[in-house]
Amino acid sequence: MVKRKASQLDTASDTTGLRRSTRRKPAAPDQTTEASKDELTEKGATQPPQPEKTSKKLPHSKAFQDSKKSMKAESAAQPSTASKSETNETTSSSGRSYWLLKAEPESRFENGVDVKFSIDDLASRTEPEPWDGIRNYVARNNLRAMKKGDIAFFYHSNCKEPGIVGTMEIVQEHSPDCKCAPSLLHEFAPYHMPVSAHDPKAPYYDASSKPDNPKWSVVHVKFRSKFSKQIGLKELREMGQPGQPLENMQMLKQSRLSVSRVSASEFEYLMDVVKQRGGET
DNA sequence: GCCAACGTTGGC
DNA sequence: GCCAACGTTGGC
Repeated sequence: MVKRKASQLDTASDTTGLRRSTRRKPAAPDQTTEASKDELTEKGATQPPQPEKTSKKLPHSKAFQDSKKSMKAESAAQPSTASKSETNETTSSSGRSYWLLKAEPESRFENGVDVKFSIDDLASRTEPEPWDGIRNYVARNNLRAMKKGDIAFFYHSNCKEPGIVGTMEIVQEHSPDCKCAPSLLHEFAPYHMPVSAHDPKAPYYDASSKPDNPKWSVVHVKFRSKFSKQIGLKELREMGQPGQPLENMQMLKQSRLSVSRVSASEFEYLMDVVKQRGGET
C-alpha cells in the first residue's frame, strides 16, 4: 500500500458519520495548546537547509523526552530533504516546488475504514482536502517542506494501473495531524480538519503520537487537473533509465515513499508528455 | 550503535 | 497472494 489519504472522511465531514462520528477524546485544551506550540516551533527546525537539531524543543521538556526516539528518526530523515537538491533541483525559478503524492484509488480497509481516494474523489471536493495518514518521516518531512502555491502530481498506487493521473495545488502549509483545541484553530487557518493520528477509529491511528506532542502533519490540497491519459508506472520507469529525463526522480529511486520531491525539470518534462497526449482537464 | 526480527509498501 | 525492498523496534 501507500501512505495514502485517509480519504473522504474528512472533508465529507458528514456522509461518513460512522467514521467521523468517532468521539474525539476531549483532549485537554491546555495540553493541546502547548503541543501545538511545540509543533509550530518545530516547523522552523525542519526547514530544508538545517539538517541539524536546531531543534527548538526545550531539552528539559517532557515532550522532548518523549520524542527523543522520533527525533532521531526525524533527523535521520532530514538529509534527504535538503541534500539532494543539488542534483535534483526541486524549486523552479518562480520559487515554486513540485511534489508527488500517492493515494489508492481502489478500496482497501485500514482499521475498518475504506481508504480509497482517487483523483476523481479529489476533483469532487468543494473544500480543500487535508492530506493525512502520512506515517513515514521522510514523507512527513517532505510534507512539511511544502509551500502554499506548490504543485503536486497525484499518483494512483496499489491499483490496476498505477501512474500519475493529475495535479493538485498546495493551498495550506502543514498543520498537525491531530485534533487541536478550538482556541488554536486560528493558527492553522483557514483550514484545519482534525484528523487521524489521535483517533483510535481513524484509518491511520498512531498510538505512539501523543496528543501533547503530535508526530505527524497534513497539508491541504486542491484539485487542479486530471490528465486525459495517465502516465503509467511502466512509462515512468522507462523515462527513468540512465540518461533519461527522470533518471533522478525520487519516486523511482525510493519507490515506497508516498510523498516525494519532483524537480522543476522533471515536472516540466512530464507536463510536456501530458500535453502531447491530449493534455489535462 | 549494531543488528535480527518484524512490519509495511506496493508492484506484479 | 507473493515477495523484494525497505522502515521500525528493541535487546544487547
